[in-house]
Amino acid sequence: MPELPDVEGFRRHFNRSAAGRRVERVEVLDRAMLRNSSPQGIGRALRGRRFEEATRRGKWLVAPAAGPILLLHFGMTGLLADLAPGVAPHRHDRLLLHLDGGVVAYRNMRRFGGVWLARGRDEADGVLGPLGPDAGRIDRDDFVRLVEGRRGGIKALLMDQKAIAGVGNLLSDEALWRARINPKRSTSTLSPRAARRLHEALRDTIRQANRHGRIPSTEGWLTGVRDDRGPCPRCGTCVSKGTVAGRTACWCPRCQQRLR
DNA sequence: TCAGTTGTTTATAT
DNA sequence: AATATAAACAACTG
Repeated sequence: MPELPDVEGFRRHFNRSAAGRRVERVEVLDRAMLRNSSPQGIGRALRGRRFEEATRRGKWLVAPAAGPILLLHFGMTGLLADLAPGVAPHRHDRLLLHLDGGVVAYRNMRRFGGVWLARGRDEADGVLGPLGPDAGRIDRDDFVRLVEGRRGGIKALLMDQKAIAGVGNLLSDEALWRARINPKRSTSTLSPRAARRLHEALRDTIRQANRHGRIPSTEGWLTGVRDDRGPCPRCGTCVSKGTVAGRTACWCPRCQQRLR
């Protein structure tokens, strides 16, 4: 599930449930999800601290706690959930943040992603690595320059976190569909005009998806038809599927012809 | 039983 | 150096 809009939803969730709250206890239910700390270490670092507003960088949730910074990556199946008082943790809850006002669970069925702890800003940047500019905020000219400076496939570029942070399989398909660009197209065949169109499509897609806190599968979105190869919401042609950049891509064979 | 899955890293090849 | 591909990670679904 988690691409940029999903993590944006988690950020809002975190800020509603955890920002401004004091950490009473950190309960580690699956220590394998702790990527650079121990249950004792993370407890010592966070206990007694108050979470500030969390931010998002690409698909990462960055939650500072007046010193240490909690970094969450959700892999393919992660999410945040509130745990009502007295309710047993979900089977896939990996970490519980007991706060003065509730319990927030980091839930992750498939156990990709994980939980990192940074002692400060520099260490956090080290964990996040060389992420590109956030896909929701990248400037149009920067985007066009990025496309021009590459030789590979456009879908691969969109999903390259070092180039642009936050775009995954679904979001890249959605933006390419809106811009009427075939996912197999090479960046070298895209005109600056096409690159600008793609930038606009990406921004609009992200903006709308962010409002839902996820990529919606409602009317007018590819997500609603991709699983069963349904009709293109624009022209009614059955959408195609195939492997592009190592992922199962979905596109409309009529709206997104190879050469345009 | 087997293929497939919203993400990332690593190894290997081009 | 970039880029491409496949596999691995893990757990579940159809």
